[in-house]
Amino acid sequence: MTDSDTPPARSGLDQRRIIGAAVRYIDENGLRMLTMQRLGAYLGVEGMALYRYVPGREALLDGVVDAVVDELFNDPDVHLEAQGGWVDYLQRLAHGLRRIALAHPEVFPLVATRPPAAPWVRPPLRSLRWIESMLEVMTGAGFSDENAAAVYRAFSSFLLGHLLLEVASHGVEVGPVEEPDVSPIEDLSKYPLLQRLEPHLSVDVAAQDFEEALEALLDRVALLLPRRRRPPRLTEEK
Amino acid sequence: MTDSDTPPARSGLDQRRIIGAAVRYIDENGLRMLTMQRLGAYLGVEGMALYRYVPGREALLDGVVDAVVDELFNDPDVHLEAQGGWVDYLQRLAHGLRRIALAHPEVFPLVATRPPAAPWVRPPLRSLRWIESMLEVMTGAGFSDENAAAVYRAFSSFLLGHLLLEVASHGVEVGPVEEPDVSPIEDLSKYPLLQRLEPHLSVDVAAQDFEEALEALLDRVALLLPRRRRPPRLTEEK
DNA sequence: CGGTCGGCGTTTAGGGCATAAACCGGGGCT
DNA sequence: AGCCCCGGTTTATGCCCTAAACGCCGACCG
Repeated sequence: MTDSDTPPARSGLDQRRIIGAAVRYIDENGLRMLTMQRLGAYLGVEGMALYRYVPGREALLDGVVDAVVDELFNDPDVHLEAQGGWVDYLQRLAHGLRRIALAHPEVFPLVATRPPAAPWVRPPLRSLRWIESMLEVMTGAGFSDENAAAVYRAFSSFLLGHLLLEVASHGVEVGPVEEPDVSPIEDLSKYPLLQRLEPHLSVDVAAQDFEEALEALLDRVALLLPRRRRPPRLTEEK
Repeated sequence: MTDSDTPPARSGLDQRRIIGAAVRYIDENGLRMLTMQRLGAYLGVEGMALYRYVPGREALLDGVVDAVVDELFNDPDVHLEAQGGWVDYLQRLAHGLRRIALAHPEVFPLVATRPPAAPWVRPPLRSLRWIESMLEVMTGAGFSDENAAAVYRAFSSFLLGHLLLEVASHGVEVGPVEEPDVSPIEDLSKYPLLQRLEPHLSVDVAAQDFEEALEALLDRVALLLPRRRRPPRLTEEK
């Protein structure tokens, strides 16, 4: 009676909980600090315990990537239904993914480097659910199969490039727990232009750049659509 | 007299040789197989010997990235002088980098994930020589400092995204020595569009896609130039 | 010409990591 | 009550990075 229905379990371990903890741990301590034993300790458990729920470290990382990537599907701002048309859809998708990338800067590089789920898809991004959803909207909007695929390629490479670089810049300095690490700063005297343009280069205009490039890409995509019912103008002619 | 002036030393080890061997080793066996001892053996030496020339594994990887990236400067097709104008320059740069990425698919992801040399440059790419050279050409061509920096950002994120994905697709299958590895292929029945568009998605049109996106980017860049002396038309109006 | 010395690769050693395999305590089912 | 299996722990193996001590050999000095 002291504990009536306590589901008890020794520690309530669970694949979901493990992967969630891994994401949190990476966010807090960086990818390089994630180790099976440390993650175990983080969960109040003995490291080897994780192997009962996860086939191994690689699989764990795959799980982490999928988990982060799937946050999009639970994002209230991003309903993957194409209610507002494909332009709106792609914008929500892009912004949602950017939000995720910035929320998990340490995790995001994993998305880019992990071998893909379906290798035959080029470019091979993770999360087939995304791809499927996007293809659905695009073909539904009147794009030919071929063009839908082209849009997928352009869109994913655009997102990957932008977000990877944006995350890389942020990750280096906003790290909450940072080691003295490497790079004692190279001698810049040999690079006069780098010095002169330093103010322009170090300004954080990532957000604007992202918007502009996104608009340009969407304009370009719009040209693929059969002439009828092409959305009016994406970029304001200000 | 048998060997007159051969100074050879024990094994002629050397930082340059080591890094070169590391690049070759990664190209042949994949990044995950590179280990200090194995690289040592590859050089006919005992692994620990490398530490006399390289501060450690991390530094070695940095060296690898720099070495690969610097190949561009020795590429006869890519003279980083702006003889043909900035458009030609950027095209040569892009194609040169693409050639390198495809030549070292296993190395290239390192470029994207390694902490940058000058963290304050956003986005922080490696190889300050590149950045300097590019800024020189762009400002020399009449771009304002601000726009030159913007071009650098757009260009590097474009290249990173495209090449990373292109390399990822190739890397998975052209591996000369491939392990059975992971991904027993997920169940695709839940993704009908993925199945239907499979032929379009798996066609390797990376080269065309790259050219088209590059042209579009260059067109966009051209708009940043002050009105006078804007290059005629980049995309043929076929 | 012999001795010493310093550069270069090797051995030894230790700490961390992933992971297989054996282990074991206790709650639930029979 | 007894068994068993669930879930976490211990133990063990092998690889990896790296610090530190070691030893060989040619060069240079007296």
